[in-house]
Amino acid sequence: MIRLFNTLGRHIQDFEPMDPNRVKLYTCGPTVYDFAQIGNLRAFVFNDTLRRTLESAGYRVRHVMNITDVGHLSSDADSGEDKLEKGAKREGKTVWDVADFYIRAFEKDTTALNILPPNGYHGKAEPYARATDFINEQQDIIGLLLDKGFAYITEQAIYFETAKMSDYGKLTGQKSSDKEVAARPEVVVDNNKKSPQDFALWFFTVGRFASHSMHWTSPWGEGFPGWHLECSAIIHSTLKEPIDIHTGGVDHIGTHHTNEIAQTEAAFGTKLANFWVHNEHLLVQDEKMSKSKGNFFTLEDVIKRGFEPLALRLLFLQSHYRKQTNFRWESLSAASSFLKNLQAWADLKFQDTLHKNGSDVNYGVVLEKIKECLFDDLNTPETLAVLSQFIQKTEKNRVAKDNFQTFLEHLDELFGLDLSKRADVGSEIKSLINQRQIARQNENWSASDALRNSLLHKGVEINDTEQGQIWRRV
RNA sequence: GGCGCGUUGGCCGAGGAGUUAGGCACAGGUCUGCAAAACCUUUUACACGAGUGCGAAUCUCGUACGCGCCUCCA
Repeated sequence: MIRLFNTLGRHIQDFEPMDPNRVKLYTCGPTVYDFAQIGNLRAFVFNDTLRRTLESAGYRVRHVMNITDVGHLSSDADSGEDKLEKGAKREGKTVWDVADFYIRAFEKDTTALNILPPNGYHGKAEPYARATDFINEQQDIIGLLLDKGFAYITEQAIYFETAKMSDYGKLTGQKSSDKEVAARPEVVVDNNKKSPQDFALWFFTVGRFASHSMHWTSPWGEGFPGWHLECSAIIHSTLKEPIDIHTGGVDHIGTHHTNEIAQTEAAFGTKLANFWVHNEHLLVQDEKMSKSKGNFFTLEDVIKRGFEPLALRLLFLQSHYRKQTNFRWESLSAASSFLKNLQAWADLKFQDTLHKNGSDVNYGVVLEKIKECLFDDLNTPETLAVLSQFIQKTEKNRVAKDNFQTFLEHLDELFGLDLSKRADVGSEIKSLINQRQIARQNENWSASDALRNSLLHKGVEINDTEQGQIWRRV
């Protein structure tokens, strides 16, 4: 039984999908106006772990993720541009080019981190659902909401009337009357709104949005969709509400997800999602890492500093998804060493000398333990502790090759660390290793040391053990 | 103002009333032709104050500090 912390109700609950074999999973994807920063990537590693955990429990997971390629306003109060417009201006491209470019960049980053692509919907060029490919569906929802009296039209926009939903805001637990109006200074107030919490479903290309370059015709006038509608529309036309699990960052709880719930439940009269699972943020110097603060690092920065992308993945797995984590290069470096040690352990599969007494090791028990930890609200740090303890305990009596490789494959299914996919050293290295073995047998220490040095220069460290030489890449 | 999450050793981080987290780093030792690896050992912990318990890092209350959200965000 998988247990997950459900933001709706704020406690850990047993997870059971509506269909006992299938899970409908939806993830709020990125806004593609810039490179993903590693805090964003932490969110997607968390989603990936959730997906892998569900699959390991035997569920067939249908996973859909959107891409926001329109309509989120920037924080520049005077410019009135959205983030894509801003990115386009900065780079001298069209908004469409900007979106394309950063979608490709996002795919590259997530591939490098072994994040499985969503499998529940495939757009024209990527496995994500672009908001701009669902304009009609978004308009359909607006039509429904107008018909049912949940929306009203002003000169600037069509708004959702939050007062019409008796349980509006149930995800936050905060009373509407307690909310601070325009908590951020850059929030633009439209005096034609009935309530400050009413949110836009459709903006007309008038006033500050007159020159907005992404716009579509609609029965109510030329314009573009509001900030929250895309997810409701995409879920409706792909997975169909109600879904089992909806994920996203904690920053979405109060506004984006609250409004998604309101729209969907008002338009279709159906619950949107049974479970809401939110990840906490990555911090830098005790502040949230974010694009708008400019205090962020990208995967490119990580690679430039000489780290493997998977070291970052391992770092994320070492902390719990619901806890803020302070990013430090020092801790990435620690994770990188940890990964290298795991890789060296995995590389033992190419080295017969240590494989003896294999039948003593019960990989199944370890895997079950690891799964138990994952099923307990994705306790990835605990899984790694279990694995580390296991490795230490079995150091002296490693196992028969075939079982070992299968075990590594199972670990990769859960962790995505590519431990089962490692290549053997080349014939040149092997030859040097053999020569050194002969030199040692002949007690020719100077030749032996020279060969060890030579191998080290080629990136292979040799250690002498009771069972003979073992190598590891450095 | 409201809502939410935190404060664990040199760094990162689990756990969560009595018994080892784990990773990385550091020191000493064993082993070794020399190294290294491995193994063993040791040292630095649970923000502060009060309360409830036989017993509290773990529960309760309070205080301090930090982070996030309240129409940009993962």
